[in-house]
Amino acid sequence: MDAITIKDIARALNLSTSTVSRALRDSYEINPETKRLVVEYAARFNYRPNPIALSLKENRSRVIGVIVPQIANNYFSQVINGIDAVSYSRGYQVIIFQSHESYERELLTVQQAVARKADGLLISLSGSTSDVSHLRDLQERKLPIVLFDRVSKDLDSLCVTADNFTGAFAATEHLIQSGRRRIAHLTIPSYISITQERLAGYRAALEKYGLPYDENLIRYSEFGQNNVEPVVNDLLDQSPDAFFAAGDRLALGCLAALKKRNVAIPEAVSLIGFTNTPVADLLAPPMSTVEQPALEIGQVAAEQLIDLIEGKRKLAQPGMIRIPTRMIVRESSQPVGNILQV
Amino acid sequence: MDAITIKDIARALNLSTSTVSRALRDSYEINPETKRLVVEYAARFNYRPNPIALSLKENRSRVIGVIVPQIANNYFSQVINGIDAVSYSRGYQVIIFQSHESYERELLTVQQAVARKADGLLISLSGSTSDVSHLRDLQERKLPIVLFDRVSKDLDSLCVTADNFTGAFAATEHLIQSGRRRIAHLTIPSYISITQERLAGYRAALEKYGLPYDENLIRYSEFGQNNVEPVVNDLLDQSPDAFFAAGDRLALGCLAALKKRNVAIPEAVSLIGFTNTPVADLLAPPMSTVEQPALEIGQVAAEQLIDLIEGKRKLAQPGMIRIPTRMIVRESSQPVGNILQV
DNA sequence: TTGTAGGCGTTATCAG
DNA sequence: CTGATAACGCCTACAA
Repeated sequence: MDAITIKDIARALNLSTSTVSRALRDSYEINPETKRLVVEYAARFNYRPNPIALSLKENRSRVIGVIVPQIANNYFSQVINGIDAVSYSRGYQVIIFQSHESYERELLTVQQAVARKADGLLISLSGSTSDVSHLRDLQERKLPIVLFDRVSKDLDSLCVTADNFTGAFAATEHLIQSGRRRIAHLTIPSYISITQERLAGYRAALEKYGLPYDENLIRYSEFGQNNVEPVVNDLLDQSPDAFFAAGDRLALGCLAALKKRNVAIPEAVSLIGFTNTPVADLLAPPMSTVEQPALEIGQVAAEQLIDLIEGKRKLAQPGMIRIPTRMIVRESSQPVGNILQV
Repeated sequence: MDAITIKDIARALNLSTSTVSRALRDSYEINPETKRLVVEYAARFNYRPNPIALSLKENRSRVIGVIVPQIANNYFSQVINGIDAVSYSRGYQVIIFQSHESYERELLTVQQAVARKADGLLISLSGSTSDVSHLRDLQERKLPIVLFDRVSKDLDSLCVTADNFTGAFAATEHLIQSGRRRIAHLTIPSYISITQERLAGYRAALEKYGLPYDENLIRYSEFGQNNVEPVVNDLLDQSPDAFFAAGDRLALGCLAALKKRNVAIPEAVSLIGFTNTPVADLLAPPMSTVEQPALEIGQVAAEQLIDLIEGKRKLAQPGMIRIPTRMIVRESSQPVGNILQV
């Protein structure tokens, strides 16, 4: 026998399904005795309303669709954790989809989420998404959408991201104040929103201190290309005295590449990363970090989305919520002779 | 207007819903012309069958429930990635639930998954689950279940795990062959299946080489307790000449603690971990690794489960599938004077 | 070849 | 206070 239904209860108690339904959801005045009977029976047989039937009826699902480029990624898995925590506590379930940095795949997964009657969507755009008309269509159909991390200015939606500008500014300023002048900037593809913001922060800090902005010190690294080494080697030809790597993979790859070339950190070059790696924290490499507030981004994005879904906030009221970053300084701020800190 | 339904098509084409349904799923012989019309119209208006209605009708959902202790965990997120890849290609969607290492929470999420009419369950047991009768009940109701990683011998189900015994044996043997004799073993709570298996492998290797099994060299560390340092310090009092840490957090914590105490690795002690950290690979610390085949475990588990769901494999045919581990030796195998390898 | 009717589990509406 | 009915979207016997 499968799960018990309202019908089963009705039959057993010689009632109609509607009476049982009412008794269970405490609507209309109902005979207290009847209600007691039903509730008791339901409890005894562990009755659970069938969410699928409810979805069909109410045309909603209490499901939130989350679309991320990759699940197996420290940053995104932490964001998902935040989303899950909030969703769970507010009675929603989460279905996760991966776009694998592919626009086509993103289209597909969005369709699936819609087909599943997700009540709302949380999306971090794929690395190859430039056109967001698929999302605009959905918005016009009144589907709540909140973007996080990788957002788009072409969509009038609520966005939740780290405060990339301020974080990058602080990181760059920190390096400048440590006496660095030729700061290399290693980042992901240029068309992604966070790249732009971080680059802007970097640039603003340079300007504040009257340092030149040198294109040669900027490098964009594609996704999936795990080998950061050649890029770093390339940059070393520009004789930088610091590296600012805007991402986990880039920062750690940079660290590894510099070690391999026996470039002393932070004596020869300083290194700071825009990262999210508890592992790196644990190992405490000679690399400072601007920490991405992944968990909080997930929590806030989920809260906002659920507010939208439940009508606690008007739709189509775009905006940008920036979650502050935190800088963790691991190298001493001034070059310190020849002692390698490990 | 929301998504188009069969009814809409029927109305537009002056047909009955059943005809449309048949045309779309190519059943019964149908007038080729009618069929063409329907299919065309459906394509033009981007018709998608409502999976919720289908679920209600067919009492299945093409959804696989995955229950892991934590999502934001390198190991599990990789497993999920493997599960997702296989599920996707075989037309299933994945709903992920976290048990947060809590038995009560596991019960709840299992119920939710069942309520959602998941066609099958992939579970890695929570750290506090010892009683699996909730799962046995479901099995008796013919719900396919495959356990992975943290399995239980109390449930007659298919299990997919890393070959923990062989991996631990190889790691220990490697240490012994490097001249180590007092090998500390740092592991997670004892009641979890993988702990036992790894400990058995460790023990078997000691036995093979006639080394004593010393309880004082074994330490169990609870979950969530991020600070491995005191445990390592404690173990150092037992003057071990090697550490075998059975898990990411433990291995990296151990590495950090040893560095902090200025214990030279691998000169003073060798370190080998049962891990799954691409980050550590990148940083290449002086720690060898028995790599957990997370992705493959996920893939195999998903394949097995879907085979069960689709009846390609008989239910209630328990068994254990062991995915081989791979050892990555990062320290030189013999103690090598005083040169710290970074 | 096509249409009609019934049902999956639930609730809202309307009638008793 | 309770029961019958219809509806959500889809499929499938059965009837025509």
